[in-house]
Amino acid sequence: MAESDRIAAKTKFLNFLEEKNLRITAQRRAIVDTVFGTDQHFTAEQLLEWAKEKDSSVSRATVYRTLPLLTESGLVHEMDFGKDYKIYDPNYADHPNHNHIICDDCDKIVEFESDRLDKLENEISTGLGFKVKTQQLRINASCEQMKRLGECKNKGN
Amino acid sequence: MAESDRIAAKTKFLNFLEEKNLRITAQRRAIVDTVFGTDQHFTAEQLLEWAKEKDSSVSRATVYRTLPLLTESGLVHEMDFGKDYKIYDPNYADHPNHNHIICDDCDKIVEFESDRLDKLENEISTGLGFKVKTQQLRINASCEQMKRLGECKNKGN
DNA sequence: GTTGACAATGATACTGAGTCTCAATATCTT
DNA sequence: AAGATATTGAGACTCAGTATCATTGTCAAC
Repeated sequence: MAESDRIAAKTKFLNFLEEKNLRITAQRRAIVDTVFGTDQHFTAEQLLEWAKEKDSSVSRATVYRTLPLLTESGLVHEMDFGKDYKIYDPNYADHPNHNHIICDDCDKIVEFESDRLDKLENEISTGLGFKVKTQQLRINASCEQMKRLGECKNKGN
Repeated sequence: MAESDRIAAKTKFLNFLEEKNLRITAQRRAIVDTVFGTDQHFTAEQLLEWAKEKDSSVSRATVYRTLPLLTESGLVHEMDFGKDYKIYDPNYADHPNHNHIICDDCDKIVEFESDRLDKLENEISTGLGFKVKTQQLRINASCEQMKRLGECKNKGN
């Protein structure tokens, strides 16, 4: 994410708070700075740790309270990768409809977008009498090519 | 699921156990009978409750130990619908590659299959250097048509 | 059938992500 | 500056899922 996009995302979120008559606090600033200061996927606990580095007064409760606001604003997406914790993705400010391929061997995650996929999903849903709100396609795979190139560092097993 | 399919699925699982040199116990029979005695999606806790009705000696530990065997055999799939518990689907014996649309308003779940979708996913994955192992497409939607027909009993909110 | 190796079991303690509570504090409007 | 109230941190709590361990059940070899 480019610097300008980061600032844009941050501003969007602060506006979102204002519209909902929510307050802009030091803790929320630290959390938002952290979230839009990375391209990486993260867990709630990771976010807590990182945000505490910026402002040690940030608590677990505040992180867990702010995450739903971030997802509600549409700037961050909550995802299930089949683990027992949720993963958050801050890249939805730029790419609102992307999907994920996970390499089961090395946990590498690649994001992709596809208009054809979006169209097909809409077509199918409409045919079944539904109107799509959100969608999540997760493909678990093995990165064969990368394995050949030695990029997939197979984690044992 | 037809009666014959249920028996087939059960037999497949018992064979699976045999191949792995695992034992066929009364508790495992009760669990398997329960799983392939329904078309419904279920949680681990629901399965425990239902299996206990068949054999009161079935314990939580055994249910949680048997579920990974069922998913490993490919007859049952584990799914995330964004809730804080996992949901299991016994319909993969017949339809190994189906997807789900969930109505966010009434929690109705509809399953569907699409060859076009499967092909597209394979195409995209191959292009990115991956070989698909499993995939999970979840569409969160609102069942507009059904709402009109009065079938979507919007759960408050 | 008995035996014995060991897979499987139930009860229960435990883990860890996420939620709730509540008294204290910070924000923002007037 | 003051007041209404949104927000906070600390820690108790919840609850799905896991680990432990002494006991029991299965099944193959005899």
